[in-house]
Amino acid sequence: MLTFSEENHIKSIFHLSVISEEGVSTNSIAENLNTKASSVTEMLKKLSEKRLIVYKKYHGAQLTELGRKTALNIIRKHRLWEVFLVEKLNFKWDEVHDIAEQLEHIQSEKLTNQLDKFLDFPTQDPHGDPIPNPAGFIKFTPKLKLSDLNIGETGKFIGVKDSSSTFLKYLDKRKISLGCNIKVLHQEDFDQSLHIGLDDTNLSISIKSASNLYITKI
Amino acid sequence: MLTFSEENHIKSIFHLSVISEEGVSTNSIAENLNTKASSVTEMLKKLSEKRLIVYKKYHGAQLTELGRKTALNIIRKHRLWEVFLVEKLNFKWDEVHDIAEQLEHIQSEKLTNQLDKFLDFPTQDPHGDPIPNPAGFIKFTPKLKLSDLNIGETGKFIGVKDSSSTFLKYLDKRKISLGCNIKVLHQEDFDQSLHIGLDDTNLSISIKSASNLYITKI
DNA sequence: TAATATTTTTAGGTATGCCTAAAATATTTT
DNA sequence: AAAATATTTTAGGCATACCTAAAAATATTA
Repeated sequence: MLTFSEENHIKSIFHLSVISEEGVSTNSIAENLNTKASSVTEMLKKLSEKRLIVYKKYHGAQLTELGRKTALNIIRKHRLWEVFLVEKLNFKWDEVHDIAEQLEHIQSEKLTNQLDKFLDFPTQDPHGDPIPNPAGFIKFTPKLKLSDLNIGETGKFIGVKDSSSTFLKYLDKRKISLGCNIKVLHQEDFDQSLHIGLDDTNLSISIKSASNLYITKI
Repeated sequence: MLTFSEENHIKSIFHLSVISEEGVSTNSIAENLNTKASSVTEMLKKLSEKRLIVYKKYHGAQLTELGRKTALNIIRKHRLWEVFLVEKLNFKWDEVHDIAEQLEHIQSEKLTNQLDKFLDFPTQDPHGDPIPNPAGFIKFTPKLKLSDLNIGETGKFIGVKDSSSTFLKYLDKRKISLGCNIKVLHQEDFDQSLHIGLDDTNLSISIKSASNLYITKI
């Protein structure tokens, strides 16, 4: 049985591991969890004793197989609850994160599996991230960008890569809002810009913008 | 924002208040929460400072109006989650308590209210206990016990007094399930045990069990 | 009511999980 | 490679929430 804090550290190490295969640095975990490096050091020692990570002083942490399974179980719960909140309780996809952060710590294997069944075994959460199976297997599907779609295909806008305020304002002005469906109508030859269909309007966006929009195929 | 421990103490005081109108004793809270009297004393001081209870040294605790509202909100969440677990996730009514104990601490008013709506505004949990409304109003219907019935009378089984898993399993085995009708056929003189009619079967239960079953007269 | 028993509080200790500041180690720059 | 910089760990503190044991207050009973 792990504490909330232990679970959060494991989850953080997992997410930070995806980027670099090297040991995850103390500072990066601290920043990720809004805590201090010294607190993280203490925790790394404890997690190491519990065989959840391999930790060498001054050289960061790496999950063991047990740690990885633990992380994936927490992530599985987090994402299943997000699906529940959006699909059953009518939450918007941008409202669910904080609640799922709480729900992911509920301990009951049966609950998780019954929830999975109730939701009809979803494979993705509302942000397009894959949901691990009960055994801790996860299918990493590289996130699709709008620019990856073929002409005629439709995607649901689930996130942005670069979230600079300039870009978000650009989206706002064009009424491209999270969750909306975007159909790729045509691509200009000379600059690769895309003509897209959005609800009842059509508009044109640059290839640069299109590769900044994460989508799931519909 | 209260800690889990603070919430558990408030809830405990609420439940113990139903029995006696007097201040709830330190020892009874300790016993109820499986902790020690000295720990409870500390907590009572803190809850008193937070204006959730009125506490006089050596004379127990009483909830303030704020404390009562707080308790009822926790109980509302607990009971709504129990309904969810039984009705949507196919849990048995004797399996839900421990999970609901965890879920009752999740903080999100919107979540609670959306869950309420999703469940179609249930008025009772799977044990027959009333579910408080969002404003903290609860409809206490005085609970008759099966042992209160006279010979020949029939009652509808609406809940249990002692909801230990042992007792709930006992009921399950005897096919005594929530909502069923029970007729009191005869009472033995030597041990007060009751012969009861249940659907198409007859069986005998001890007076102790009978006074553990809440019913409404039919 | 005085003696006894019970309950409650206080005093002092432990583990967790956070913090700041200083020391130790690693990395980068010159 | 030595100096400067950045990162990480250690040392020592603080709050929460638990504990045991002793002291204080209340309740019971002879």
